[in-house]
Amino acid sequence: MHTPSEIIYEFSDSRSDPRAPRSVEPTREDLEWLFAALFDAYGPRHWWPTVHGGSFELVVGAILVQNISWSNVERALVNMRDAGVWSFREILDAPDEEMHEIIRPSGYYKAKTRKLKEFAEFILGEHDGDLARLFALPIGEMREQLLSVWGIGEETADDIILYGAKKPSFVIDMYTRRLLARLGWEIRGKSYAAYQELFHKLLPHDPYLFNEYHALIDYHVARICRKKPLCDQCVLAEDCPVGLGVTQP
DNA sequence: TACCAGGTGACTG
DNA sequence: CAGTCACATGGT
Repeated sequence: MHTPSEIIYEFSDSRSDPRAPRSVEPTREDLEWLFAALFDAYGPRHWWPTVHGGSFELVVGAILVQNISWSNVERALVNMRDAGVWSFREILDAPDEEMHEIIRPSGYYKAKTRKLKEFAEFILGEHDGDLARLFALPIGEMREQLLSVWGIGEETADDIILYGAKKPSFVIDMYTRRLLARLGWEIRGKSYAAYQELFHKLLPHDPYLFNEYHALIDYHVARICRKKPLCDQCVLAEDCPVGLGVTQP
């Protein structure tokens, strides 16, 4: 499943000059260089993280992790399993007050209770409660259906498509945006679609590549390219304008 | 202590 | 389209 980049992809090791004027859109070589550098440094990430495993947990976890740390989500997932709420039918049947207590550690527990129930209604009503039926749809149709569910935005939809259905829809999050900005790469437009189109335009649509690429970005940014970046520990520092002191974080 | 964390929807200019 | 705010817990 996870193979070193140099075996599957003949990625370039050249890229635009990190000292060049800013506001430069990344090239194919830039994106290939970034992936190779992160993969060589960290190796495969084996995402998505799981507590018990399975597609049900993947979807629930993707919703619960919205703007919260995964460690908080783990508690909520354990609570759900312990409480015997471990299917979309059981989510729908559980009283709101009970769901609130069960998922409280994941934060925003009232909003997320509604989100879980909205998704449960969707999958039970439209796909007979079977995630495999949703995952069998073409990417465009699957994404459209997911986005129609209240509480499922673009990142959560792509998490489900990429890590659940294992189809190539590149995941963009705040970490992706921060890293690209720090590297001095400017994207036309600030929308999610603008960022995603960049990766889709320049990289092969391989679910394993997209899986590892996003996972590597998040691993690296969470640990090194934080709000206060740890450039002295960063494997990209010599090729990054922030690491070189050319620009401010 | 105050800030931060793998977003989304509602609302505004 | 782009900016702002509410939503809420647990770790550092």
